[in-house]
Amino acid sequence: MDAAVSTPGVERKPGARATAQRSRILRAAQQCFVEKGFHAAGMAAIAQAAGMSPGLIYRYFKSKNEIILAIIEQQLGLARARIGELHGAEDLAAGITRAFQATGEGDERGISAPLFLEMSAEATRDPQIATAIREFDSTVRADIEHVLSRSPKQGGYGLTAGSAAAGRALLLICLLDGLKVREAREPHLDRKLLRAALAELLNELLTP
Amino acid sequence: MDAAVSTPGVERKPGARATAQRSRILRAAQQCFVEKGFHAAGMAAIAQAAGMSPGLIYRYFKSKNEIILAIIEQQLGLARARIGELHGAEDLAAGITRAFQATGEGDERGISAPLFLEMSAEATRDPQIATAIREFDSTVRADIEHVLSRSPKQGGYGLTAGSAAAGRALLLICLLDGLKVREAREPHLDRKLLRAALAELLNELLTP
Amino acid sequence: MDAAVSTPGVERKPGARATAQRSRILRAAQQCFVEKGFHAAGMAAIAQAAGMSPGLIYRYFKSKNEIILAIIEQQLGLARARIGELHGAEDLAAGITRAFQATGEGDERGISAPLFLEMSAEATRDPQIATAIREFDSTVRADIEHVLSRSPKQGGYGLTAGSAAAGRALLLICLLDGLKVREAREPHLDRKLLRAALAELLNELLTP
Amino acid sequence: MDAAVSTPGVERKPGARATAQRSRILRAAQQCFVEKGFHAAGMAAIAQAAGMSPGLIYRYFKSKNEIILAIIEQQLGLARARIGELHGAEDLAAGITRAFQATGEGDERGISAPLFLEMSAEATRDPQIATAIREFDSTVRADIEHVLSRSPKQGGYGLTAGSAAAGRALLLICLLDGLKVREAREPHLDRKLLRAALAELLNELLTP
DNA sequence: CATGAATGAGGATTCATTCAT
DNA sequence: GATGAATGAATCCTCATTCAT
Repeated sequence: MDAAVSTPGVERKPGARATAQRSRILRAAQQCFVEKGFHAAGMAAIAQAAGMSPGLIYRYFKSKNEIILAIIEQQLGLARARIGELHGAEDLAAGITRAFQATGEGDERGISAPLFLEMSAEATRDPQIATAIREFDSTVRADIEHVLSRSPKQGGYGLTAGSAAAGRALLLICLLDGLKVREAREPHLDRKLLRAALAELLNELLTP
Repeated sequence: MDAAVSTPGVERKPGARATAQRSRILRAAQQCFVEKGFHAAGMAAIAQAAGMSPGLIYRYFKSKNEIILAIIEQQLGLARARIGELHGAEDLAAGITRAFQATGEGDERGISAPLFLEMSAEATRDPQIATAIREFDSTVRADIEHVLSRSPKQGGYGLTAGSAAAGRALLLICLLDGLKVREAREPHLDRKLLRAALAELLNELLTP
Repeated sequence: MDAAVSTPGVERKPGARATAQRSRILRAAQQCFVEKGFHAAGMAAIAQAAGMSPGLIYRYFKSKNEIILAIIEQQLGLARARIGELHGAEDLAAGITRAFQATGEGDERGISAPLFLEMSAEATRDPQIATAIREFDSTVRADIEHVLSRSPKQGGYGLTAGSAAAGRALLLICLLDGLKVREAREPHLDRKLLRAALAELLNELLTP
Repeated sequence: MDAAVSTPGVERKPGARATAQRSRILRAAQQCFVEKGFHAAGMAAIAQAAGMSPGLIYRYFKSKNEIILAIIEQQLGLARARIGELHGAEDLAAGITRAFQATGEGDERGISAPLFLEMSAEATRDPQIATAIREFDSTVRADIEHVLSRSPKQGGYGLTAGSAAAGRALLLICLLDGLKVREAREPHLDRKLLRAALAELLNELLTP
């Protein structure tokens, strides 16, 4: 595939190949996890999807669990980026609606709905995952609260710093989570309806 | 069989024991599924939790998958009941907040947050589960729309039958889903904050 | 079913019921063994076919293996009877051809071809079965030799007592065995062809 | 995969090891099947006999049933070869007698008598096995008929193409089957007796 | 670096047998 | 006598992981 075997002459940074391999594995793993779930996806399938041998995966990841962790971190990163984008958007309802179901197979711009569910379920049991997700949640909540309470001049929404901003941030997050759930459960949801309803609601949520 | 000879006259309902055993198994399975997930929970563990031998489970359920299906149906039934209760409630925000995290281990009044996530994730792959959930979703949505669009005199909220009711029903469901996700991910969420925010939001969502 | 529960008044011989039950079980077991083989047939299936509970079978047979033994003895008895009939037959070829595939399901006049094969295979491993079959084989062989060597006036075929009778008895038995094998493997064999060929061959085998 | 990079030039034939492993497994399986029968032989036992772990077997065979099928095909191949040898033999009786019981454990020149019985019994239930055996039977029968009806100059026996050849081919096959049955049931049969009787009979069967 | 053969514990499921009722 | 619920060992098979090449 890529990674032209050795290419003597061009001295790539040490670890560049390792990084490439890791991401190849992660891409394959994500695909398998989406299709089968964390547990039902086998290392052999991941290896095949990555175009390499099972043994080689263990050069880059200590265990399947480590891959799962990495996938989760990746997904959380994606989510963070996505939420960051929303901050600057002029039309929040359109942005959120677009986020809904924007993730077809292979589209890796947003968090995958099945993975979102698996991650959240797994967080219930695995302390390491729980920690990662908890940290994500609290920073995201703080971020949103911050934006909501910032003055409009600074790109915020001017809500009182107290409970108004905190409560609405919480509701916003629930809304986003709920949309991910819907994405998994009703992939053919009427998006126009959703968008209109969202616009109306956000109008309320984002004004004092 | 021909052994209807015994106790003629007293019609014992068939399967009294069977029903008890089935529910014993389901209780054990639910506990294991919550603790480990559908796939990681072993039949041996379920059997032990149910206080019986692995083989016996198969007298009452044809396969592990059938148990999973039964648990899901049960959870959906619980969810339906819970949502039904909300209809008549005077204080919706309080009701929903109470619904949040009311489910400790062993509390079977509401749907379990981890199971909610597992079910939703599994629906992505298993067509049988997908069907069950899809049917649940559409009836619940229709129900809520109906209530929202009914006139206040009939216990409704008098929203226009058109997109207003439909859109808000959708948002309400997303909100409820989102709360389940939060319940799994942030079990120690500030409930007072949640309740206040919910009250404010519902006020908007439920008035024309 | 039959066995009218108790019928006080008619005093049947002690053990009469037991005998009836045993034969009911054996009939059911034979059917199951023919359909599934000794190992694949389960006690539950046999019990159901016999119209009784699995537990009850153990009142009449100590183990599944004992049932297998009993079935084998029964089949050997059938075979003995069948061969006895042939002795007196005027047209041996017709008789043998009729024996071929005379055993539809439920027809219990002749040995069942699948059971014949299973028995023979099992004799290879189980010493008890081996003994039963070996004894059967040697008496049948002696019988046939005896008939072949008896003078025609006494209903025999007048072969010399020595190797002629012994050798031809052996060949006859092989032929009969081979026909059972064919019955299992080619149930739709052309019987007219078989009969003609047999007639021709027997003509040779049974004359000095 | 893309790792055709290594050793370009030397074309090692693909699956040299795989072939060896497969035959190691088949050898072990055959031994176990002969000793215990298809169903009573466990994969663990086969694995141990093959000197490998149970899991490894599944790299080479998809299921136990596939192994059984392979063994059966192998046995049918052996039988075909054995019958082919007989065609050219000058002394058919000696050849057939030699075929009788030539198969000790480990001797793989001829079909194993216990397997012959198991196969035939199993053909009664498993359609796949039935098909394989049926095809074998019909080609072998046609072959034998062909030889019998060919003119002596061409190495045949000059029987009329009609029923004489067909009928005698059928009898020959029954005889061979019957000998396999005898081999299983009376392994210590007097071979001299058998040979003499066979010679006499074949003399009749193979002349017009 | 890369392979893929090999391991073996653990998965779901079946089934002969027992025993309280 | 008769039931059928209950057991638990044994079955086939899978899969994360390791390691000789």
